[in-house]
Amino acid sequence: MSESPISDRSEIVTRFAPSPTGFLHIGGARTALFNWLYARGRGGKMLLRIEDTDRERSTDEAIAAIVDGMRWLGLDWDGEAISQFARADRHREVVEELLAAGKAYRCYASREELAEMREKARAEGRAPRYDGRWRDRDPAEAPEGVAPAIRLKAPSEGETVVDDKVQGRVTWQNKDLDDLILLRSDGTPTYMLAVVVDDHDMGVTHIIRGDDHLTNAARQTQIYQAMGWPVPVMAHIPLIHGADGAKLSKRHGALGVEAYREMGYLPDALRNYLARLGWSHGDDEVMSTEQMLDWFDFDGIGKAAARFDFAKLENLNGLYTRQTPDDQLTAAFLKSLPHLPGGSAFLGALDETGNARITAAMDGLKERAKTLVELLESAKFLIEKRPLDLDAKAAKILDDKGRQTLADLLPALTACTDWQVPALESVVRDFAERTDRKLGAVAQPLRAALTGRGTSPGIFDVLAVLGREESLGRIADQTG
RNA sequence: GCCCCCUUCGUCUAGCGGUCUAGGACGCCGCCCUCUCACGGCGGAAACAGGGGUUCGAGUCCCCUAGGGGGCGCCA
Repeated sequence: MSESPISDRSEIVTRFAPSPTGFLHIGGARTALFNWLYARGRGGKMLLRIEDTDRERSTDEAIAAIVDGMRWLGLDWDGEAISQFARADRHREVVEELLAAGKAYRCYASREELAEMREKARAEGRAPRYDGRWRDRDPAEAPEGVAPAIRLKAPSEGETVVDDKVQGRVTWQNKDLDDLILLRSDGTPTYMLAVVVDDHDMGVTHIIRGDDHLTNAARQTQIYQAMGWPVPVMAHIPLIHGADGAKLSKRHGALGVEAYREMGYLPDALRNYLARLGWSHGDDEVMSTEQMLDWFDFDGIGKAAARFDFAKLENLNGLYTRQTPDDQLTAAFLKSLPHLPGGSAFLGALDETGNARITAAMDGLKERAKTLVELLESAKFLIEKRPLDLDAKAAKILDDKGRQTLADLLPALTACTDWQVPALESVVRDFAERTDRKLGAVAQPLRAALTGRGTSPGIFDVLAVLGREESLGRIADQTG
């Protein structure tokens, strides 16, 4: 284990350390993103550590979900993911050192005693905490047959300071912090100990995590100091809240990133949104990955919690959708189908013709879609089989008058030999003019017949994409 | 209860003592464009939590209050 002081290391090392008890939720994804941006933007390393010491709740499925989520978001890490549980021996080794140095001690207090202490402290208006009764007691007084927990002998006077890159200089009075447990009475390391030892051993130089860990930072600092290890740079970023300002819960957006995938968001758009949530670079809203890497710094991180706003995410996603070149978007769309509701059925119905139509129609489709789900919805007419089902709006447009218009138009379209947008457009416009109709009075029934909907891409594009045979057939279906 | 943190338009935010009659983005409302829906263009309503200081001058610094958040486990 290298113990070079942080100041000697030129390379920045960050880490993302999720506990595998569920999916990668959106807050975790942002934490991972910030770590990634900071490290990658500075040519440093980003590590992944799985905090799986809670054997009851940790699952392999959760690890897979976290890894999938990160990959989908385009966040990579260096080396293999590290299991915290697997490092328990090393954690115990450190506790031995602490014990030998008189920086830790065995505590034989029972759970009942601890509960009493907490109650008493609370009644006296103090923080509920351990009273240190075994701190200086002679080990000879240890009760028979009781396995002790090992506690850190933390300083009881003075203060502990965390010089946080986001929160600023935060100070605690040591009297308000009790002697935390390092090793449970069953010999397993606690989270507080494991995190410090792992971050140190992994050479982590910058800890970027949610500000729910701010208090932990103080206690962990005490462990670093007891070991004489350099304390990494800390940056505690504000949490993400739901639209109502309360902590993110399932009914808000505390969904796994795979849920956002299923809602049809593009990873690049989500990344941009997440980066911009709680962090800013002047007035810049839309930024490329390169720009984010270049610009990201602690300076731009706000101190207040940010609310998750789906409307803004959706807007940004629409922007990215429109911005993506047709071929790339088509590829992304096809790839995402298995993850979209109804996407598998669509995929199953796809044939060569359908594929070609999607590619041809993408330019008009993407202009109107804010998500891939909307894109899927609006692409359905391309592969539907005749005769089409009409939605309510289309049915209303295709009343007697509408169908008559189509019947009148059909010969002119049938006579069109050049089935391309310019020619089709002039045929339809000429027809409208000749029959003294407004273009809309022709276009709408046409749209309804061709797509079964009241809305679609430009009608001339639809005609061209569908092709002569299919278009004339769909029109004929409605003129019966 | 105790400790810590936070507070600019509805939301994300710019602002790092004077250039702020507070800027941008999303959303919202009008108008324009228009074959539908979008896109786009133009315009509009909309905020410095409250109170004390400091200062020639405060959204920017300090204190208090209120409100919000986080933490107080032999969980992570």
